[in-house]
Amino acid sequence: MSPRADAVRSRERILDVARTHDARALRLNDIAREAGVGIGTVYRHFPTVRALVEALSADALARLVAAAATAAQEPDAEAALRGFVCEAVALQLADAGLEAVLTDLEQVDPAIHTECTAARGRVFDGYAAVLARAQRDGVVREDLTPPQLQRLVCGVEHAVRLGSPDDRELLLDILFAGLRPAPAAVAAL
Amino acid sequence: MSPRADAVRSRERILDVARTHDARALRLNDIAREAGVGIGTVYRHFPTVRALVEALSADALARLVAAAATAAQEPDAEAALRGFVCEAVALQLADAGLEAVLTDLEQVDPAIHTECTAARGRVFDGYAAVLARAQRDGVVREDLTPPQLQRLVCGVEHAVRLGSPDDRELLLDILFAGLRPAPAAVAAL
Amino acid sequence: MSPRADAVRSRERILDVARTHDARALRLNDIAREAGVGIGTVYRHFPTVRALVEALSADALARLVAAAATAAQEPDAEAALRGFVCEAVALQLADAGLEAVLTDLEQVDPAIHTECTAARGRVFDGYAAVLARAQRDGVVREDLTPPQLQRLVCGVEHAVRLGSPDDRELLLDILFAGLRPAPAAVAAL
Amino acid sequence: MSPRADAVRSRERILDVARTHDARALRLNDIAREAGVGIGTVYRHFPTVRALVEALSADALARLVAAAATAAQEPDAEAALRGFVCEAVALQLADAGLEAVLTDLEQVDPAIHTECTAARGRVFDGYAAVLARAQRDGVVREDLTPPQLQRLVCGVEHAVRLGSPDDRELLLDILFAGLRPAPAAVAAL
DNA sequence: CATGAATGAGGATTCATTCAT
DNA sequence: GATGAATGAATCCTCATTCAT
Repeated sequence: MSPRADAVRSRERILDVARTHDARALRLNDIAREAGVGIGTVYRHFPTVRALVEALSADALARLVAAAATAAQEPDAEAALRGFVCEAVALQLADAGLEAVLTDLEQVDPAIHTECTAARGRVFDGYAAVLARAQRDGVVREDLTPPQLQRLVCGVEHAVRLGSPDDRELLLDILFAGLRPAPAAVAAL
Repeated sequence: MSPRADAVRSRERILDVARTHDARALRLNDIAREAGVGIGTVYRHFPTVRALVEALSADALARLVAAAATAAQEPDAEAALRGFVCEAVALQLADAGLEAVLTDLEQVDPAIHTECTAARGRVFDGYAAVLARAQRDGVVREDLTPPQLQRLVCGVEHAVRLGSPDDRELLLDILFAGLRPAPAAVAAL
Repeated sequence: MSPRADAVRSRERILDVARTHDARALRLNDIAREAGVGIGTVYRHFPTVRALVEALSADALARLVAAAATAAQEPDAEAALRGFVCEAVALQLADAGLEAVLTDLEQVDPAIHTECTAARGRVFDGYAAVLARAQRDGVVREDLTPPQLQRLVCGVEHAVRLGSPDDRELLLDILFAGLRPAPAAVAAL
Repeated sequence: MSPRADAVRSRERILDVARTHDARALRLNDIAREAGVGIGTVYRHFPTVRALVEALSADALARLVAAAATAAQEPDAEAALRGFVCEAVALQLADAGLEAVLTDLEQVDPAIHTECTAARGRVFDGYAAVLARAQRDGVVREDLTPPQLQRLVCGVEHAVRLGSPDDRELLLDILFAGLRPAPAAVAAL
């Protein structure tokens, strides 16, 4: 069981190098060369590019799952929603591959259940949970589904990415303001 | 001056074929083959992929410029903003290359002024105009710049693209709600 | 006969533009574009690249023919040789295509006699004449043929071209020194 | 470490095939096809055409370096010069790419030091050494620099290449005669 | 005659993937 | 397991040449 040492080191080196590249344009050969391992080794650890992308995002994905758990603990529904969504945007901005891991399911074999699949499910559930609570509390408009919220997070990520990271706070603020029930409802109070 | 007939037909055929491809992954050779023209013909008409993308989006871009003009005519500032932003999202969704034409300036030679450059400038100005009016009228938060608004439009486009076209209306509604001045200001009334 | 005016102007423009290019790497399309004429026009005037190269070198070639005539007039055989060879090197350095016109006969149809063919012949004769006189006078070694002398001129051109134009004089001096009859012959006097 | 067998064989096959082509007009695709290897294999071994040219000339270049060493051993300065220059011309004639390897430094990254760079330097030094000794002994004119001598060798190569290999001896003889100090100096003795 | 659109073979280069060692 | 050589399809792009107008 000790011969694993090389393998672990190779894997780490590959991931370290890959992190210095654009997660949306990974060239396996380049990564192998820069990591000082054979291309075959890269394929052994990551049979597909997708597998590598998922591995790269594993950490960020785990944090997102954790954020969902944290949000579930938060007593205030609105705070829970904000905390979770903010964290999601932050993580997706920090990890360019995370969005694909969460939303691009085309290259995922539905027959295979990986840790990633499970985590993705928990993130989905996290969105559903924080949204449902917020809607129950009347702080978020009723006509919004969890997948739509998740895509809005991707939209904010995209908008920030097109401009400057400094835009993040403002755009999130706009998103949260936009999520509130329609003014008509407010006026009705 | 009549020998242009062939050229025009070739150009149209190329554009027609290109329209059936993903504007963000154009393969010149495939397009040439499918269009039944030589690869050289494609290059004659469109020296770079960017040139082809711009040609493909020319119509949508022109409509966006027109929308800016229409918005300028609209007496109500909020209606002007909504009309322009809705049209922008609709056009960008209908034309997958339009976002790149508007935001990806890296592959644009700043020394060369094309019709596209001018149109892009007018769209920028359109955003600035509708936003300024809306802010002056107090219907949109002060702390938002025209480029940020434009990127928000791209964010909505992205979110809709990740899901279903049916999401468009809802997400736009959320965007507009989010653009309003902070509730604090409303409360202050 | 006046409709020739356009043709003459086109021809001149093409030649003018071509002169700004490397005579050993002419791109017809580029030249046509830069000259503001259609590529077809270039082909009408110069059916082959070789034809264009010959046209470009026509002037230099004529001067070389003239130099041969001048040399024939020169009473002193050694002066005649030096004058002619110096001029040949100078002209070939100034006109990068001249060497090919003189030495690369592969792309010349032997059945067609052009002005260029005739001029080339006169240059050959010029070499033969100056060399024979110099040899008769004993100022150049006997064992050297006219074609060899002509190729030596190309060799000097090549050596100068690899370095600096400033080398020309020195290298020619070395050539002339080398052409003299072997020292043994001198010692025999 | 044995899997190198295939690689070595491929490399050899590529070089063997390339040797049958004009070293100044190598088509990588043709070579790959003729060698029966994939085009990628050619690129793996020779990332650039220049790299292939250098590999093709490696042997000749090594011999030239050896000739420089031999010349350094030769007690007689004139014999040393003649031996080295004759060998240089012979090697450059036998290997059409050698001249480019020695003189065309444009496509060489000055930051990268290869074996070829080193060898080229030793050849330069060889020219400098044999020339200096010959000049010190008064058998070669003082006003000639090592680079000029090297270019004269290229000039002779060029002249021979334009005609027949049989010209080599005569042209070299003329070169050596031309290198001697001016007759005036001789007369002064 | 002039034009320039169209052609398409040709050559360079990249990169995901396989497979022998 | 690890390696990295080999593969070759794919793509880009150029340019000499033809031909319809």
